[in-house]
Amino acid sequence: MDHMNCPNHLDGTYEPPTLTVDSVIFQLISNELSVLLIKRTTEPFRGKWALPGGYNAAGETTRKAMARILEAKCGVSMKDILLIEQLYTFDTVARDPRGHAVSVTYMGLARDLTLKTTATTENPQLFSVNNLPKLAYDHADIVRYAHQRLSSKITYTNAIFALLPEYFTLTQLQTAYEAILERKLDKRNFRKKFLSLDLIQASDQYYKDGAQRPALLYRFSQQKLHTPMQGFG
Amino acid sequence: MDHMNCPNHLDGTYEPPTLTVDSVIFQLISNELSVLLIKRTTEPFRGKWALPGGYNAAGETTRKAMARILEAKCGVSMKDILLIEQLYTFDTVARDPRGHAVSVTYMGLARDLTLKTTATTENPQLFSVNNLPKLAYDHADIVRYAHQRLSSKITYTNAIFALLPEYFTLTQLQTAYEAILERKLDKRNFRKKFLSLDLIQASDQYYKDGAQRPALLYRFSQQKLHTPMQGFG
DNA sequence: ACAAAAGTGTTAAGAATACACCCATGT
DNA sequence: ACATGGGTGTATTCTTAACACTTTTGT
Repeated sequence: MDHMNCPNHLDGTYEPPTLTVDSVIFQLISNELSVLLIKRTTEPFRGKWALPGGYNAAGETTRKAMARILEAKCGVSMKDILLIEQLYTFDTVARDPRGHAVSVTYMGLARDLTLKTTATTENPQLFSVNNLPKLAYDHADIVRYAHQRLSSKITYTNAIFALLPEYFTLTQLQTAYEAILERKLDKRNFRKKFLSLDLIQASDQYYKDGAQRPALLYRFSQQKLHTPMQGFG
Repeated sequence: MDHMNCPNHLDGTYEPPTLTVDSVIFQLISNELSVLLIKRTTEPFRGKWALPGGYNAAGETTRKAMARILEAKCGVSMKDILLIEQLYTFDTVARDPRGHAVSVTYMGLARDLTLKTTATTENPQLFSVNNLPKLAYDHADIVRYAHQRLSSKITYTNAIFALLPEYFTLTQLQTAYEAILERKLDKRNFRKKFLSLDLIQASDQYYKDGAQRPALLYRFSQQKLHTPMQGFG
């Protein structure tokens, strides 16, 4: 944080690396954890799928850059992203063939994105994490990292609220956990444990879906991040 | 990650913010968790204590910048920092009065630093986290964040090995946990639990210290990060 | 009547907690 | 002999894990 010891430019000029922001936006689609990707229309990696990302200029916070980029490239509004968390900053020199680009990455959780494809947007699309195309840059690493973070986050917080509709059944909740943790959970133990945490409350509404008993709908009492859990799974 | 949608400079020029690296280096000193600080000799915050930090130029990874800065400002070699972990990237526009500076922060754990004060170094000194001076910038926030991260890290990994001498007694180990977690632990339960984790092994050496029974010395079987724990405390 | 998902309790094993005395040494 | 920290075991509570049948609905 001092002008002395500037590494490369002893004449006093200082050239920072490019700063970029990349976002891993998750949403559940038919019981699969899915991630928002765009198809690149320019070099490098033209035609490859990539995380929505872009430059961060001086004077702009990384979160504001993220909002701007998601709006511009995917037509996604931050209002539809219910939980945002900074993940990690990737900084290897060779990750962008054009030159040193340091990327601050974020994870965002959404329940129902509406994607636009216009002149400025770049074919945004949601892919199941179990069926991703080859990704540009080191974005496959970033998605893996985000998935791990999400897995542990939902075991000690109520973060999953941001992926579920406001009203949901206990089976939906359990299925969401199973999709993210990638393993089956015991129905009775899951319900007993989750209800004991006092994070959700029953409504008086039922969800009807075909030839079966209707399911009671619940909702999270707090629509923001809480960490009152000891662990799940 | 694309030259389109560059936010501020529609003429095509792109000006990234300054990129800096700040390090929170922890060490235990007489049973207190301590952090490495330097006294600033230039504006802004001249005369204030601050985390060792500095510029990161294009072409240099943040870890290499960290190594360079610690060497230059504190005479600290990375070989003496046994565990390094990226913490968070602080990016608010106003955190540096000179202009927008985005700081990638790291936590480093050391067992026995030797600090040099020379022409280029800046009065490096270790302060107990419970007795910090007023810090420059948002560095007090960064230290708090690092302390929290360390607290949770030692509850599910063997990270504490990096703060202890190679051979240590169980009391030293427990005291280190207590210093970091800031609460007392039960001696018998602590020993039972920790020994059951198979992270440490007894040596055949004893530590003698005055008028009391000598204590058996242990060491960590692995001197690198492992995460086989369910939780501590 | 049947298919399909909702809903519900008990038992056993394991983990966490609370707690008090003897041991080895130096002075 | 005494002061100092080292070392040890058991009983209780809580948490986790395993496991199968009845209920409600639509066709």
